[in-house]
Amino acid sequence: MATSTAAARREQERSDYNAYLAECPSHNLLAQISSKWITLLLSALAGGSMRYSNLSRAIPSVSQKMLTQSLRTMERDGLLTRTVTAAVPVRVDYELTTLGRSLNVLMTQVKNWAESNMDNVYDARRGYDEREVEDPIAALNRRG
Amino acid sequence: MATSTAAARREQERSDYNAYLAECPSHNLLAQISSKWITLLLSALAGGSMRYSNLSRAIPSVSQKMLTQSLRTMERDGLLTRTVTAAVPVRVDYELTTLGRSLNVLMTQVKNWAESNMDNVYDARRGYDEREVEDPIAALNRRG
DNA sequence: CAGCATCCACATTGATACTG
DNA sequence: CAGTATCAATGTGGATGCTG
Repeated sequence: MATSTAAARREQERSDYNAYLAECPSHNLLAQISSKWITLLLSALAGGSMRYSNLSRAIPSVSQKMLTQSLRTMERDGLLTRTVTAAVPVRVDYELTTLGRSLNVLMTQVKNWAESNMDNVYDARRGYDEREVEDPIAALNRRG
Repeated sequence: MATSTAAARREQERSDYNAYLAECPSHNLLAQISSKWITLLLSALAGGSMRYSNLSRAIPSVSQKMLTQSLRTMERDGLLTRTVTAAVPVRVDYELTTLGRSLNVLMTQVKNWAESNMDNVYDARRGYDEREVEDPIAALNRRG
C-alpha cells in the first residue's frame, strides 16, 4: 500500500500547490500583461489616444476578435479608457490611463532588452544547434 | 470589380504585415521570455545554480515536460547553462548566465509592478464589472 | 535522477459572416 | 465604423509510461 499512498500524496501536494498558484494574483496579472497583443497595444497607444480603426491598421496582424478582446481586458484592468462618441458613424477612442502608462514604461524596457540582446540570443541558438550535431562526442565523453 | 480588388488588397496587406511580424525577431523573443515558466525559472534560479529536482520542487506546478522544455529553450537562448555531472545517479545543474541574470533584473521589476498594482487592477475590474450591470443607462445616453 | 515519447483535453486564436 | 457570433484549426499543457 506504500506506493499507492506515495502516489496519492504526490497528487495531493500538486493539487495544493496548484491551488496556491491559481490564487496568486500577481502571477495571473503577470501572465495577462505579457500577452502578445497587450504588449503591442501598449506601445501603439504610448503616443496618445487612438481610434479602433487606427489600432487595427497599426497592428495589422491582429484580428478584430483579438483586438476587441484585448482592448476589453485592458479596459477592465484599468490600463486604458474607452470613449464612445455618438456620431454617424460611431467613433471610439482608446487611451492609456496613468496605470497603463506606468506599465508601458516597464514593458518598453523589456522590449529594449529584447532588441539589444537579440544578437546574443541568436548567436547562442546557433551555437546550441551546432553543438546538437556533434552530440555523439558528448555522448562518448559521458561514457568516460 | 472594385470590391473584390479591395478585398484582395486587404489580404495582400495583411499578408505583407504578417511576414513583417514573423520576421520581427525582437517580438518573437519577447513572446518567449514572457512565457509563464520562463518567468518562474528565472526567479527560481536567481539565487544561484540548482539541480533539476530542486527546480521541480521549487515550482511544483510545473510538469516534467514543461520543465524540461522550458529549460532547453532557455539553454538554447543562452539564458542558462546546463551542466551534467557523470555519476550514479546522474546529476544535472542549471545556472543563469550573465544574459539570463540581466533579463531577470527586468522581469523582477515587472513582477514588482504587478505586485504593487494588483490592488489597482482589481479595483478597476470590480468597477468595470459593476458598470456592466448598469449598462442599460449607458445605452440610453448613447441614444441621446 | 533526469529525462523522452505518446496520447489526449482544453484553451487560445483565426477565418468568416453578419449587424447597429 | 466598430464591433458580435460562430465554427474550425492550432497550440499548449497535463497525464502516463518507459529509459539510461
